[in-house]
Amino acid sequence: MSNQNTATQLRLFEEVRDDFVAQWGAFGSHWGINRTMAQIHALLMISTKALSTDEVMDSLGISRGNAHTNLKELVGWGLLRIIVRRGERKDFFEAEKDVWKIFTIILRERQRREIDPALELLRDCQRDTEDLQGADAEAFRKQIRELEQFVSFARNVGGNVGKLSYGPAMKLAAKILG
Amino acid sequence: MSNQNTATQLRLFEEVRDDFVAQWGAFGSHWGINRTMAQIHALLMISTKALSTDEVMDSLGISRGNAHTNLKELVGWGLLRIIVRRGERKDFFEAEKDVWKIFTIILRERQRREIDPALELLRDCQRDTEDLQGADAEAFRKQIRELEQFVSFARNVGGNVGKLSYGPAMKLAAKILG
DNA sequence: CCGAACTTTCAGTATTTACTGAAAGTGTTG
DNA sequence: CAACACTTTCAGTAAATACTGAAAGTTCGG
Repeated sequence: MSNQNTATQLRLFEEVRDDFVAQWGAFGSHWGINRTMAQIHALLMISTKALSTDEVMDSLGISRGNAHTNLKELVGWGLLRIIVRRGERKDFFEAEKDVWKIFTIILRERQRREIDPALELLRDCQRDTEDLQGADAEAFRKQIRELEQFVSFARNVGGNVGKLSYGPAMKLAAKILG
Repeated sequence: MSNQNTATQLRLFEEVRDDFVAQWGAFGSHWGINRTMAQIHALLMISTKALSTDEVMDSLGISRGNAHTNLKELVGWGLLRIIVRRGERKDFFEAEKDVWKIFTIILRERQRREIDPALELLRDCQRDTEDLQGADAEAFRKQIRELEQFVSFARNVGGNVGKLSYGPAMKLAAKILG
C-alpha cells in the first residue's frame, strides 16, 4: 500500500517534471531560442545531478547530434558547465541554478549578440544619411536618432543592472516598486 | 549637375532606408517576431505619412495576404493605428513614433502574452508537487519556486516601469546609472 | 599504434513557420 | 441591386529552421 503510493507519487512527479520541460521548451521558441535548447536547460536546471549527453538524449528522446549541438551552445552561453569525473571519460553537464545569475548571463549575452549589432545598424544609418537633404531624410534621421538614443540608454541601464549582485539589485528594485 | 546630385542623393537615401528596413526585419526574428512584421513596423516608423496596404505590399515586395495579416497583428499590438481618410475607402496605417511609448507597449504585450503564461506554468508545477516527497521532488519544488519568485518579481518591476511616462522614467534611470 | 570510449561534424531529411494568390466576404455607390 | 473598391480568409506552397544518424575525428589506456 505504501509502496503503491510511492510508485504513484513517482509517476506523478515524473509527469509534472516532463511537462515542465516540454512547456518551458515551447516558451523558449517565443523568445528566439530553439525548443531543444530551452528543454535541455530546463531539464538540467531541475536535475539534482550533472547529466551525460546520453542521459540527456534518453530523457528528451532526441538524437546525439541534436543533444551535442545544444549542450555546447548552452555551454557557450555560460548557462551550463562541463563536469569531468575521475575515472569517467565522458563529459557531464551541470546547470547554473542561481536564478539571478541565470538572468544576468542571459542579459549580457543577448546584449552582446543582439543589442550591440542593432546599435551598430542604427549608427551606420545615421552616418550614411548625415549629409542628405529633404524632408524624408530629415524625418528618417530624427527617428533613427531617437531609436539609437533609447537603445543605447537601455543597454546602459541593462549593463549596470547586470553588474549588480542579488542583494543590491533587490534594494534598487525596492526603490522602483516604491 | 545639381539635379544629378539630388538624384544621386535620393537613390542613396532609398538604399539606406531599404537596408534599414531589411536588417531591422532580420533582428526581429531573433526576438520571436516574424520578419515581415518587424519590417512593416520599421517601414512605418520611418515613414512621414500613413501608408495603405498596397503601398506596404509594393514597398516590401510582399503579397496582399502577408501584408494584411501582419498589419492587423501590429494593430493588435497597438503599434499601428488605422487612419480613415475622407473620400477614401481604403485603410491607411500609421505607426506610433514615440520611442518610449513603443517600448512600453511592447513591454506590456510581451508580459501579457509570454510572461503571464510562464508564471501560470510555474504556479501549476508548484501546486501539483506540493504534497510529493523525496529528494528529487524537493529540489524540483525549490528551483521552480525560485524561478517563480524571480519571474513574478521581474514582472512587477516591468509593470511599474511600463506605467511611468518618459520624464519620471529618466529620473529613475539616473539613479540606477548612479 | 591498436582499439575502445567518447566527441564532433554534416549531408540529407523532417518539421515548423511564413507567404502567396485567388476566391469569398463586406460595405458603398450610382 | 449590380458593379466596384476594398478587406479577409485560407488551401497550397515555399522557405527557414531544426533534427537525425552515420561517419569521421579525437583521446587515451594498454
